[in-house]
Amino acid sequence: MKGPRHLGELQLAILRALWQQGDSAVSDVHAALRDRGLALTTIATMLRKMEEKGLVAHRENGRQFLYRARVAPELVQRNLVSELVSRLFDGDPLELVNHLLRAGEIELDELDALRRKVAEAERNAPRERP
Amino acid sequence: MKGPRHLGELQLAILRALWQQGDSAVSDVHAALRDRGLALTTIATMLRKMEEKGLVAHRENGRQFLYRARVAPELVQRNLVSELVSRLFDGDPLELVNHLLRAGEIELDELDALRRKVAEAERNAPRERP
DNA sequence: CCTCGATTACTACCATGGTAGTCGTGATTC
DNA sequence: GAATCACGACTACCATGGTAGTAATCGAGG
Repeated sequence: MKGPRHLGELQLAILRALWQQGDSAVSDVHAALRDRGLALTTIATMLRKMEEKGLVAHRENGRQFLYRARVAPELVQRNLVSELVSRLFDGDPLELVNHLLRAGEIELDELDALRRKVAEAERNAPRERP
Repeated sequence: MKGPRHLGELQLAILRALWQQGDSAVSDVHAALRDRGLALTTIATMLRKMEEKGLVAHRENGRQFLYRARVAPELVQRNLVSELVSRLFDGDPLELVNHLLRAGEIELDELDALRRKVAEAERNAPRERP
């Protein structure tokens, strides 16, 4: 289960569309990204390239190709975040949270609420330890 | 005060070296990144390109060029993190923290300790409001 | 049948980050 | 003062992400 290391901007946007919408025709993805004003063929090409890399897969439905993501959002998030953390915060994830606080992106009470929520969830479904 | 949007991998590493070491000759930066096995000229070229973009500046010291970063680490962090958050977590920074917890990158008690520490610091030096 | 419209495949192209080779210049040393 | 060395500048080059034009295919409607 290797992680995709160098996702481009557009590729990530396409993955997000697929995650959100499930199986999608090229035109569906194109519609989801219409704010970018890209040609339909651009999306099609990108999907084909991404299939070569194993990021997506397709099945045929009549004339259409229905694409789906082959990588889980959690996996992509894990890779991208940990890459950012190592590049920017010396590999210390806590420093990232610290940054968010100091930059005013999150507030103490929000953090507190989240902390409580997660603690609650953990109590109900305890993590298995490897 | 614009933020550099698309920092490459090497450029960020160079910036980190400059932040850490202060004014540095090309050879200093090269030494700091020796694990990558790059040529000295690669570093020199990169620094020149980065100077064109306003990321670094240099002054002459005898024969040497001493480079320094012209962008603050906080600014770069803010841009890169907020870009990641918008790309990956729908612009919600709290979702990022949530991810860190679920992925086991940080632990609840670490978060708690940090929360306390920041609250303490805030008490001593309250935030100015814009 | 034959044409039209929708759809994807193929392919050429561009911009950019990154890499390194070669050159000029000035200092050092004998 | 000539040979050598250290250093950065300049430049050519490559790989890759992204962009879009053109061609091929196939169903539908007459």
